[in-house]
Amino acid sequence: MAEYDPQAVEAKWQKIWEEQHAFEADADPDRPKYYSLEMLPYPSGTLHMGHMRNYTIGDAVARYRRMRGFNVVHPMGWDAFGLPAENAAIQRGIHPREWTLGNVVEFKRVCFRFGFSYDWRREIATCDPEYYKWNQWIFLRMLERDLAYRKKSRVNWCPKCGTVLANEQVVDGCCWRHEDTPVEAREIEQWFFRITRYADELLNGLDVLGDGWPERVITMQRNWIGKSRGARVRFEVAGLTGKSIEVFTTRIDTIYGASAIILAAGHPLVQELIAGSPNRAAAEKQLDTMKQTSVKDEDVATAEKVGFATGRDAVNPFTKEKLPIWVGNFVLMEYGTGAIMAVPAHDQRDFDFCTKYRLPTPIVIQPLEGAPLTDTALKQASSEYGKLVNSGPYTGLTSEDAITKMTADADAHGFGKGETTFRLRDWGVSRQRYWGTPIPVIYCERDGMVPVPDDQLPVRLPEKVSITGMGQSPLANTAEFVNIKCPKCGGPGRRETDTMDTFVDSSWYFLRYLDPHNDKMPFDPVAAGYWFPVDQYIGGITHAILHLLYARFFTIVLRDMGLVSTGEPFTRLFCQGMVLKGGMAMSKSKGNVVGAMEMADKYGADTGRLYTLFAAPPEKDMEWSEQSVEGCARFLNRVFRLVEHHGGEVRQHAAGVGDLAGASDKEKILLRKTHQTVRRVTHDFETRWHFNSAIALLMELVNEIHVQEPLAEGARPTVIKEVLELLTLMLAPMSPHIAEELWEMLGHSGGLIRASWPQFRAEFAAEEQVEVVIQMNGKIRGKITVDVGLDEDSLVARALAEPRIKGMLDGQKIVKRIVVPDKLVNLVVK
RNA sequence: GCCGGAAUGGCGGAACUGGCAGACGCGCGAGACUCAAAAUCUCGUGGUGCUUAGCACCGUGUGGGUUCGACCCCCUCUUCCGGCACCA
Repeated sequence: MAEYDPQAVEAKWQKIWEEQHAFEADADPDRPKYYSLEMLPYPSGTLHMGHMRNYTIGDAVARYRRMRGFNVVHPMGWDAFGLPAENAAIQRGIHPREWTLGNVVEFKRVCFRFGFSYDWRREIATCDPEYYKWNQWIFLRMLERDLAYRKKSRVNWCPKCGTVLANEQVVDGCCWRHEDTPVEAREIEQWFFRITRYADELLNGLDVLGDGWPERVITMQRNWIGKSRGARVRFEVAGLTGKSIEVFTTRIDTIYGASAIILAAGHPLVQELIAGSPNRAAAEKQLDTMKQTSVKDEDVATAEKVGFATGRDAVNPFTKEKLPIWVGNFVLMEYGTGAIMAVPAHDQRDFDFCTKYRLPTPIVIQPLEGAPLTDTALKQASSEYGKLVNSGPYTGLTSEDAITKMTADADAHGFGKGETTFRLRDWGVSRQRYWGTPIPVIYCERDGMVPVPDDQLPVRLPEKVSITGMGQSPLANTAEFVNIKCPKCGGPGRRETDTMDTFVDSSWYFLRYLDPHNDKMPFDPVAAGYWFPVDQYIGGITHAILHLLYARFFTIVLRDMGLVSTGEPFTRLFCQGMVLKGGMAMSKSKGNVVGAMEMADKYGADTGRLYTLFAAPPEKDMEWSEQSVEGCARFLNRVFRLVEHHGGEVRQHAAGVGDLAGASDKEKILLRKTHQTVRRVTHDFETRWHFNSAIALLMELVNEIHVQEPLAEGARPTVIKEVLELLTLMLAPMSPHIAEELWEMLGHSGGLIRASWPQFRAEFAAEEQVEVVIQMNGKIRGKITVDVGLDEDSLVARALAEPRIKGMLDGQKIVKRIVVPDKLVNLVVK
């Protein structure tokens, strides 16, 4: 008898799939299409099972959809630009390209070893000039549409390295290579994409995605875009005629409680306000200190609030009272107007700041219910809506009414108006680094900024550069790259030396897959039109905001250019959890990885895949357990032996029986369990991709078959064959190699890859009897077995007839009865 | 700090729409097979108590609430995880 040898079985079928071009898919308008996609991986060094989870889930999805009759496109490629390749270059002296492409070779080898069903003809790498050429092309179209522009913006700067640092390179506010050197904020001119133009559309689109996207991702995106309605209010600066400060507030109803105006350090008026101050020197020093911080939002938000008074006052347009103007580190230039009115009693951040600097905290809103607030007892801000007090003519109004009325009054008097703002900021795409797409513009002394003409694309990265991580960016140091004739006048020009954020690469790659070799356009709208949009997108929850928002933005822009017909790229989104070991995410740096190749060599790819899907529902984090892997290997062995044992006797028979007439009890039990399994597994796949419970159901089915052994006594070969075939088919999306082998053992020669998903038959799955629970006051007091579909009255009668229930009811009165047919009877007694 | 999640036996997890908590797997215990081992197979396995063929009570992070009935809904708190715009 043959043993199950995963290595041999897997190599055999991988070769056959390759020879048959089994996963290559071409547009076919006569067939329903399905675009199954996993998030573009960054090809880092060692591949571990944490990486494999995403692709295992995606492959099961793709294989299942193929079995359901869809024309499935399932591509794979590489997010090949980025910081780690430059770090490798610095540390090991390897060129980033060499390091990256080496990783790609290894990554692909693992993909083959795991039997992932990719159409490799569509493979792309973002560092390939044939790919990034189209990044540049899209950038130029953005420029034409005023969607790309330059402005000054803050970056992290390490004075010792003399270079810009990524947020990741800032550790505890200091440079990662100089742990004693605090990072400074520096302003430099950078390129931005005007994503805010589409803020409303990106927000509204979320409503449409509600069916196919996880609720939490929709919520996070909605909060990220952060639409808020409020008012812009102008405060005159006392003693500086014609100068005023505008603030944005969502709580104009609290304006009588304002005790200061606070500006961001970068606010354009700051210098003018401190100009005449006797404390000017001290103020300048404070401003410098505020610059000694990283530009990470997280660092800004957790930093202790500090500030200083400018010495000037602003006039509250409602009360005509003077309010001191301060500068505070917690006010962001990027949001609203870069200035706020501080209402300490009703905003926690204002409260923290004002109590620290002993500014008054007047109460102007009282809660609608509960104890009223008192000045002396105020321990924290109360930001709830309520009723206005001490607010002049508005006293007595509710917050809602006051917001409407005060906004209208501000408008009527000309010092304010209603306004909607977004938290969303424009997307900074400039990077002062080598390993990325060069931004295709040239600066000419005469003509200024000149776009590189389309026919000169791609602007290629120079090969010979020195990458040190110190000083200005490698491209800026490469004279042959920088010095270029102006395309307009032919005079001396300088190339832009910034490269693009790698998020640009991953914002449209899913379209390039659909027409990967086009050298005239990023993709042909007709070729892409058949497959687009992506039907199922799968990736980590870590990408819930940035990548998914940028990809949606790009798709809207491409739609407006007429290249695609929809603005939403991903109809359905699935976010898988992380793989943990020892409670931490698997990562090489933490030394807790389980290597993908090691896994395949020791247990086989099918076992690795099965375990990855079995250990937890795919959207949750899973803890890796080597012992549980053994359990999955045992299960596959068990199935193999089962089919091996019966294969010979059933292979020449056709599977299935027409109906249950004449079926033995054993046959009925087997067919019932099998078809119930088909129904439930199909349901798990269709609704939420719960492979873990689907696998548990297959295990139950195998257990049931074992209970019914020996099958030769009491079950016809056609029935046995049907049971084993359906089991094999259901296993195929998850452990495809062994499924192919079993399919062959059952007498098929065509290859399971072309087989259909099994059809569930209700008449086979139907139960004849069910167990119904009898409760008294919600506690279980007995169980009865009854025919399916028994009516309520009969159920109660049966329950009352139970001797045990009868005894317990003695002397008590039934006040209510609740009946759930086929499930339970609950008697409420007194 | 802000936004979003999660918490169920010794472990991973199951429980569809508010209706038998612990499916399935791991681990552990007992047994069969074997000279022996591995593999395989069978049985048992949340806790406590008792008058132990069974029965009762407790039990889904904390404390409260709604309900005939709550892992599930509402409020509170705790801990852990993800994101925070230059990691990808």
